[in-house]
Amino acid sequence: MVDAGTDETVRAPGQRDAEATREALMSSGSELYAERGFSGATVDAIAVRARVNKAMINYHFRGKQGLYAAILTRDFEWAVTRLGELEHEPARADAKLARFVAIFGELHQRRPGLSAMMLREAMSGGRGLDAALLPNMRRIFEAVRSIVAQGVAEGTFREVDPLFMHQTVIGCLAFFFAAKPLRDRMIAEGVVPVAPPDPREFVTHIQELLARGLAKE
Amino acid sequence: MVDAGTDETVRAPGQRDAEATREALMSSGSELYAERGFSGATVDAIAVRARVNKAMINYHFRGKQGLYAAILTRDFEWAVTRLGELEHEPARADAKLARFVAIFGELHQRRPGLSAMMLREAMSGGRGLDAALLPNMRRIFEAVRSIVAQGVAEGTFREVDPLFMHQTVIGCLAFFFAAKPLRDRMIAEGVVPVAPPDPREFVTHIQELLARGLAKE
DNA sequence: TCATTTCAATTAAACGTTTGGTTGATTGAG
DNA sequence: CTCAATCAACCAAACGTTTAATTGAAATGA
Repeated sequence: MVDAGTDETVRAPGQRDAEATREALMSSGSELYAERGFSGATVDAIAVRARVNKAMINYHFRGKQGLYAAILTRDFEWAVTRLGELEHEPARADAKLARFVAIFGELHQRRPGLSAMMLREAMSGGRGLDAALLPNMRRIFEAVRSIVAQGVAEGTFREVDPLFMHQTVIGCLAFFFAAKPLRDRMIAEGVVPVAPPDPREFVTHIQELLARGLAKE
Repeated sequence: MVDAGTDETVRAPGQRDAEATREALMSSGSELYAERGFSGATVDAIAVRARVNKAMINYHFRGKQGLYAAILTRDFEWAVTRLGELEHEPARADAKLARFVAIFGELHQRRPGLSAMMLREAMSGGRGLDAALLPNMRRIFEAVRSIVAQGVAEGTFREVDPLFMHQTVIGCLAFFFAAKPLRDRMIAEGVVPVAPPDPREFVTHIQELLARGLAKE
């Protein structure tokens, strides 16, 4: 299926495909919600970018808020599933931590808008978050906490605050992907004299930094 | 809680103090811009929280956008000034990096709304940023780049990508402070079984993590 | 096969609400 | 008195949502 979240296909006018319409709306919606925030993204702009009539947002998602929630729950589902797999694998703590970082890196690459939407939710106290999503956030914290505990027990990690580690890892990664618009602009305008970075290399960078930063001696 | 950076003084009705009005608006504005974003924060809400008539926003700041810009430039000024002091101090790279982290930690504690406003700007590509602010962003990057270069030259740092370090440090810190609303909520609701963290301890945590993560061998 | 029925999908227009900004009167300090 | 500061009321524009009408394709039936 191709289509990493975006359906670029232009439909011939008059043609109908409900699934394609929903997909186009979720894709353009996640782009605009990420870039401009919930209230900054107008339903008109979302519909125009999706090449769809704006009434379709209400028809398919029961309104602007419904589209927002649909995007968020879909993408969270994916992340928590992958995280569940990790939890039951037998591996050393340092390997698990690297995998954890890789999973979130992959998530943000697969769903380009998610990092910014997550950040905006974090800043607003989760005002637009479905209450059913909160337990998932606990799972993510629990994953970090258990990895850190395992590493300390194994004698490979120094003792660190699990909450701080959680905030550090999630924060670093989310920021890097969410800040892409400003970073790209500053690079393009020559404000910062570097080349556009490869996201996969950043993931590696974080993995190394954490491995060394947590190692006992 | 005493109000973090805000003028909580309630003026007797009918009393006039232009400076206090401006201050109250910038304070309540930065809170609401941080929490809800530029378009999510209504001028009515800002005025109500500042206990001021909403026409005062236009009178003192030429509108909603003017208030936003005034807050951002004021707080950036402070940060860049402190950063300039650091640059000319003679010290080892690891000490300078720790100072850099401390300065941003202090900045975010002094101006609680700034981290979230910065993050939102980063996500939107700096759409609401005064063009005069961009050079300042270069300065911040340059500070990190020169510290890293110095450390490598001194033989105390391993070789790392300066852009990645910049994004890591700024990202970690900004996220931690900006995500306070959701973190506090999850702690209060018992979703995450920990105590509310001390920001200063998080700054120390990042300092240690970076020192160990960058050390050569 | 082909006309007819049916209904999900789509559209343009309209609606009611919210928004940022303005105005003209009013207040109070110097 | 004078003028900066403040206020309630107002306005036009923008917004999300609703509505009524239309379309196209699949189902139905002879």
